[in-house]
Amino acid sequence: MADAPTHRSSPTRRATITDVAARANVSSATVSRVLNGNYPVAEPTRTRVHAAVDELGYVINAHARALAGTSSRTVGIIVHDVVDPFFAHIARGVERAASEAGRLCMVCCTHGDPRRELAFVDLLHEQRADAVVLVGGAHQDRAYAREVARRARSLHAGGARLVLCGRPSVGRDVPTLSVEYDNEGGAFALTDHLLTQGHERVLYLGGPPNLSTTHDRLAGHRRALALRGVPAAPELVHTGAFSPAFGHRRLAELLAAKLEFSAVFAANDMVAIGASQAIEEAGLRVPDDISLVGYDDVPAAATLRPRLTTVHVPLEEMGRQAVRSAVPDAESDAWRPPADGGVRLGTHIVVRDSVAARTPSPARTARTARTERTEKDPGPSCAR
Amino acid sequence: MADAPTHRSSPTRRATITDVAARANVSSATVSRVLNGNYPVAEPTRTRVHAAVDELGYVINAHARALAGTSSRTVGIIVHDVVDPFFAHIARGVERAASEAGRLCMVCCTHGDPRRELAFVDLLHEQRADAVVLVGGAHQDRAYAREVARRARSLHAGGARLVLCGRPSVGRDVPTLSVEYDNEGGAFALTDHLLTQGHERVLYLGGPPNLSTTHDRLAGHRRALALRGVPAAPELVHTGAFSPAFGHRRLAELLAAKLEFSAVFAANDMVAIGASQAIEEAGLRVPDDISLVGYDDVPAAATLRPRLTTVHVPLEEMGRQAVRSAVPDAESDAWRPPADGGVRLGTHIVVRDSVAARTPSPARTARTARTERTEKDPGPSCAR
DNA sequence: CTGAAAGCGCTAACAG
DNA sequence: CTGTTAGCGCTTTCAG
Repeated sequence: MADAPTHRSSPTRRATITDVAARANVSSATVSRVLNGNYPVAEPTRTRVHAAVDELGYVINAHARALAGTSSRTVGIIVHDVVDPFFAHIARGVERAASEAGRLCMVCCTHGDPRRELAFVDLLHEQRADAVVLVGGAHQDRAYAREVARRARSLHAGGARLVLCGRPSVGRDVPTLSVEYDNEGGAFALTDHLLTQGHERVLYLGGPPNLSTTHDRLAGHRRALALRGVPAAPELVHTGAFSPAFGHRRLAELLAAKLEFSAVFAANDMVAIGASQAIEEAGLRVPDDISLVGYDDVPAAATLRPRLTTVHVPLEEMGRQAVRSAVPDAESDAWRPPADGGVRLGTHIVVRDSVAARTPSPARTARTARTERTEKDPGPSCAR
Repeated sequence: MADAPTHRSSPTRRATITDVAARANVSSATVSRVLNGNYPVAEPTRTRVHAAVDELGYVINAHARALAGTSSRTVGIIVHDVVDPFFAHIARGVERAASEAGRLCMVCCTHGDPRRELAFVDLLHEQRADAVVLVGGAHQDRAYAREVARRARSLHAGGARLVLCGRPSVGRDVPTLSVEYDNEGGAFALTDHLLTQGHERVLYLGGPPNLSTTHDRLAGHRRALALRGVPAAPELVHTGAFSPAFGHRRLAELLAAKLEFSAVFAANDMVAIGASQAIEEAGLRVPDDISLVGYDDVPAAATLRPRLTTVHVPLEEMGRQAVRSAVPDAESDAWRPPADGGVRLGTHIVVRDSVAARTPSPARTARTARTERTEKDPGPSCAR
């Protein structure tokens, strides 16, 4: 397929700007100028320089360039896992906006370990990233928040920005930027939707305890319950990973244990996917036997059968905003960071087919009709 | 939420190694040595240096470090789209292996544009990435291949490596590394499976024309057909995007046009997802009315109902191998690149529930029974 | 074990 | 329009 890699180091020294200058009979400053195209250079000179560049196979050294002054032109993003659609969509937004701003995107995966997260912020700072975007719910812990705050100040002192994307601020006068969405409100709306359909025993499933996202969603859920006078039932709250595996395993256990509930509020769509499988395997049906809702509205939510009712979160847009609020645009030097450093994006509930009105006794009437159902999104609050 | 960003540049100059040296009453060389921990330094000295680092909030400059000699400790990865699971899983493998090798991962998205791809290889070269991994099928074009070859040589001359991941070599003596899997063979096996079940009119759906992946999968498909003496039917081949949207739209059109076929070979699982939706919307059922297969075996393939028969490709492992074959391990300096620069990983067909034996007349017998089917993976060649 | 000094390759004034 | 000249912040011989 290819050469056996015999040499590790290049046989012949890599060409530098000086070499190019010599070959083109100009100074290195001139070469720099034609390469950066930000300064007038005579056409013939320019041509000679380009020729020299090609002949020598010269490739500029971004490190030398960064060292000498101009920024590194990179942004960093720290996520739990690039495969998880929640993070993947945000990462896509970050990458695109970075690209549009003429920047490269460095991605780091923590697998949910707060220590790794902090280490990556440091690493990205060392790389002199113009902005580092911390994505997803935060580990809830004073000491940890203090560490994040310290790094935010350090980054800020160096002219870079720490952007909190989908997690709360770490303190009033900590110099961070933030892109948020409403976890509490979405969970409230979703729970209320369930209650409206007659579900009072709803199982809350998944979401790592001690994560801000879980905390907020659960808070919204509980507020809705309280508002309708439904008593809190601790046995109906089962936090855990944000994964299909957790949703599947735990729900299977609960079903086997005959826990009583008529609806499942999965902490996110991934958990809902696992839950739906457990329900199916138990010989039950969604939504006839059990209603199911998720959160995030990732594409898989619409692929699931029945299609999942969930809360739409503008993931990609969050990623975009994260970098746009932190770095100047490529062209227009006109750049307006949000006045207070914070952007808050809207969410809304998306009603699909996974929730049915609860009937006192488990009637199975709708079952045959469902096969022929229309594929249009029903209801007024629909999106997609 | 945060301070209004009043200053762009730091109020006070960022601390450098010299500042730390001064504060600790040592030379900058000593600071460098304790920071890198690769040289004996007296304990008291080391302590003083660390104290100075903390007091000054010193953060090492990775660019200066890279410039001064040691490698940049980064690898680059170029994909079409981070959200597409095919790429996301490979990216995860790359990120993990890079992390394990003590390197940062820079990701670039091309959206399938070969020009952007080449531009990103250059960009990553400028960043002095130790390795750049080009992921996914290649645009089939002589001139393009030449450009890739040129960059491979350039990278190699600088001591870096270009890794081709899931695409063919660009020439015999071009210094690339490669991680491949068998597109042709998988497609052959899958088509053969369909033929065995009695499907002779199979619709091949999706995959950008002019992409090596499409070319290879289609070749395998055709070889299987030919081997069984099934005549090629041009009207049954519909290439297009690797997306659910394409699968959905095109299949809906074909169904509406009454094109005749009993099975669909979707060029990848994403196309299969869209296809399955079109089939459902047409009031037909998989696999009773139409059998369906995909390719890649991304998690969504197992979530789809009925669960999708597909070809398993070791995506994450490919990403891992890509970087492992290109860069030395973090610890062990013992590093063995593949002798010939090439790694080839195995694939296998995963039989699930989306293919049924073709019966002369469209009998609907199995329909009611299917509701109660077991969830275990059937068949001997199953994985997962 | 520690210091001095010479760059790494580029950009950015400042002069011509 | 182009050349000269300093560094940018770090690593790394080479001497103590």
